[in-house]
This record gives sequence, C-alpha cells and structure tokens, in this order.
Amino acid sequence: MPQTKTSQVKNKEQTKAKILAAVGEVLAEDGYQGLGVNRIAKQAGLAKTLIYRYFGGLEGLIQAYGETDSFWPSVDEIRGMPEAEFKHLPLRERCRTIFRNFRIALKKRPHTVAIYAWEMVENNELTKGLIASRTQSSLNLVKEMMGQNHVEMTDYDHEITAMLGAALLHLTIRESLKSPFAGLDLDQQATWDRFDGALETVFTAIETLYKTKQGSQ
Amino acid sequence: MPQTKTSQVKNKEQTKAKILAAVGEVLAEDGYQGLGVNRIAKQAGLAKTLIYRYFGGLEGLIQAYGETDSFWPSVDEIRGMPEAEFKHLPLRERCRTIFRNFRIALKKRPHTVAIYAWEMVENNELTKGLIASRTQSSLNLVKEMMGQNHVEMTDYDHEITAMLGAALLHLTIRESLKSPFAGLDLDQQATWDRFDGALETVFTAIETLYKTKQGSQ
DNA sequence: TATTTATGTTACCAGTTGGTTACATAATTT
DNA sequence: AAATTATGTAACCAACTGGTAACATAAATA
Repeated sequence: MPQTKTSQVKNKEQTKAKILAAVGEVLAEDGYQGLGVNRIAKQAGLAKTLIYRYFGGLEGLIQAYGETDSFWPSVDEIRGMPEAEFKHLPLRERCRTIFRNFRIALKKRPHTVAIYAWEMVENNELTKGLIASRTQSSLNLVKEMMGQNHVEMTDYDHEITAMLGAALLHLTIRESLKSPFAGLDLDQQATWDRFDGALETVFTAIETLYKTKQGSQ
Repeated sequence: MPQTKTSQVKNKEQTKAKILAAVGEVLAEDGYQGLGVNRIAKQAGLAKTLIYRYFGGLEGLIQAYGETDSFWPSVDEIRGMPEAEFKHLPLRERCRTIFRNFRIALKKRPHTVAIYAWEMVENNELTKGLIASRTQSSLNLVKEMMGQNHVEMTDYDHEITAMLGAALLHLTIRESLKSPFAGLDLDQQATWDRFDGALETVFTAIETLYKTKQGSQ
C-alpha cells in the first residue's frame, strides 16, 4: 500500500509565502550559514523541489526575499517622529535620533542583521544584488540625517557619517553574536548609552568648530 | 605492485610548519569559509590524518595558527616610528598615524582580515579563542594611542576611539571584498584620503572643544 | 643488520550539500 | 463522472564534509 497522506492541501501562493517565511526564520535562527535549499525546505516543512519550481533555485528565492517589504526598516521608522518635527532638530540631534532608532530597528530584525553580516563576508551574486538594492535607501537615510537643504559643517560630512554608520553596523553585528569589542560588553544597555554620549560629544565638537570657523570669517 | 613513492621525506616539525602555512594560504585565497581539514590538507599537499595527529583536529590547528607570531601586527609596526618620537605627537596625530598604519598592516595580511571577518559572523569555540587572545593586544593599542599618562579630553575617549576603530575595521573588511559602502568606492586611495581628512576634522574639533572647556574653567 | 618506532598515505565511513527525475494526489476543466 | 492540469512528495545522484582505520615506508634503535 503506497503512502496515503491525510488531507494534503494545495495552494501555490500560500506555499510560496511559507517558503519566504522560512527564509526569515532560518536567518534568525542560524544566520546566513543556514541559507541552503535543504535547510529552508525543512524549515518550511515542504519539499525542496518547490524552491526550484517557484523561485528557480536558491538565488531567485533570496532575491525574492530581499524584495519583500517590511524587511528593511522604512525611513519613517528610522526617523521615529513626524518629518516636520524632525527637520527642525539640530544636526547633532538628528544624527543621534537616527542612530538610536536604527539600532532599535535592527534589534527587532535579527534576520536583517544576519543579512548585513553576510554582506560582510561574502561577495557573490546574491549579496551583490542585496547591497545594490539597498544602496539608494541608505543614501536617502544620509540625506534625511543631513536635512534637505543641508549646509555643510565640514568638508567631510559624508565621510564622518559614513564612518559612524559603519561603526554602528559593526557593533550591532557583534552585539547580535554576543561577542565583545575592544573590551566593551555590547550586551549592556549602559555601554550603548555611552556610545550615545560619545556621538553627542563628537557632533557637539564639530558644531562648535563650525561656529568658530563661521565667526572668524 | 603497490605504490612506490619516490623519496618520501619524513620530518615532523617541517610537516607541522607546512600545515600551519597552508592555513594562512587558504585564508588568503578563500577566506575563513575554506577552513576545513580537507581543503587545508589539499593545500599543504599532505594527508588530513596529520592534522588530527599533530593538532588534535581542526580546532587545535586554528588555535595553534592564531598563536603564531608575525600574524597579528606588532605595536611597533602600528606605531611606525620610535616610541620617543611618537609620544610627543598631539592626540590627533597619534590617532591618525595608528589608523593609517593599521590599515596598511591589514592590507599586507589578507589572512588576518579574513579572520576578522570570520569573527564578525561566527561565535564558536574557535573564534572565541581568537578574540580572547587578541583583546589584550587591542587594549594595548588604545593605550598606545592615548599615551601613557593620558589626560582625558572628553568623558568618552574610549568609546570614541572604539567606534572609530570599529569603523576602520568594517571598512577594511568591505574593501577586501571589493564591495562598496554608502556609495563610496573603497578601492580608491582618494576615498581613504578623505577618511583620513574626516578623522583629522573630528579630532581637531574635539581638541578645540577640550581647549574651550579648559579655558572656561 | 634486524627490529622497532615514527611518520605519511590510501581507502573507507556516515552525513550533508545542491540539484534532478519519477511519481502521487489534489484541484480544475471537459 | 472522466480526463487533464497543477501542486506536492519521495527517491536518487554526484560531490562534498569531518573523521577513522589499515597500511606503507622512512628513520631511529637495538
């Protein structure tokens, strides 16, 4: 007697959604290392054949996953307040707000952090695609931080924010691994409060320098 | 007729050295993903059995590799000049020097960058051991940067340097992957010159703030 | 020189990977 | 109701992984 499965439901869209959801679950559990057809199919409780049939393989699946919304935090979420209110904050406060909210957004999205980590260590067609599709949005974030008609404070505004953004990303990834950095315990909220203090100090210093330069002109 | 190898030389220490060297070669070629007994043995041109016999397995091998000197850059190399000369530089210049030399040192050591990248994405017994064995040396680096009898400029000196260090590491790893960051091309020397300018700006601003505070006391 | 020990190789093991083919069954159409 | 199509499963493939056991041979010792 061949296998008689009890009430096997068939629904294409629902199955595709299950597979996409499984990608997120695997990322959250095992990180990008778990991203294989076998592991994902197992997580979804489906046969891996469906990944090839519906997405053309692992590559197509990851690409489709990267395009799902609610994956990357929106600019609104990062801003955390109405635009009208935000744009009147001094640069210092805008930066601090964005950095703080970005970190909170990532804490809610372990799968997103896993993707960031993945992009750190592999440069294949998959990660290239993911990076490219996010570059514009990250540039928008910088623009948001600087303000629309942004008056440069230094000649290196973009580099300074890029460096601090890189630092934030780096520290967030290490936090997700529960591994320390430079002797600092990233699991402690106090540590992050001190990073916030450091940011405030840096931007205050830059503002002061800017005013000094302006005054002497 | 069974295999008759022509002149098989046998020398334990030399063989161990070959295996350790192979680890570095694999790291430079394939990154940490290549760190498997099969791949390493193939690279060394030896049987993987020897890894188990001489190092007790992959874990012991990596641990032994991490303890080889000439792997991590020395404090002298990072300082790049006699200590007597270095210690009289202003904080701003000390930091810039260390950041620049650290990056140069990493460019010469692709295997070290691969290890850093590995530590970014996995937290197993291997990477934990590697991180722990380097923590002290990284703290020494910060001390070197700050100077012996270091007068704090801000309440957040350690956090600021840690963040900028994280940024440097992050950008260096991405450079090694030839993947962009925030729209910046890390392959261009000009980009790194601008990062240097950004660093100078930040530290100059902090120094200025510091003097202002001192003056008003 | 004969024997023992240390060193290196080959062959195999079970488990996992990405990927394909053959098949079963639910849903839809005729 | 019968035939067809869409959807899901199971079984298999070759290639790889970490790990071990059996064997060969060079080097050291008796």
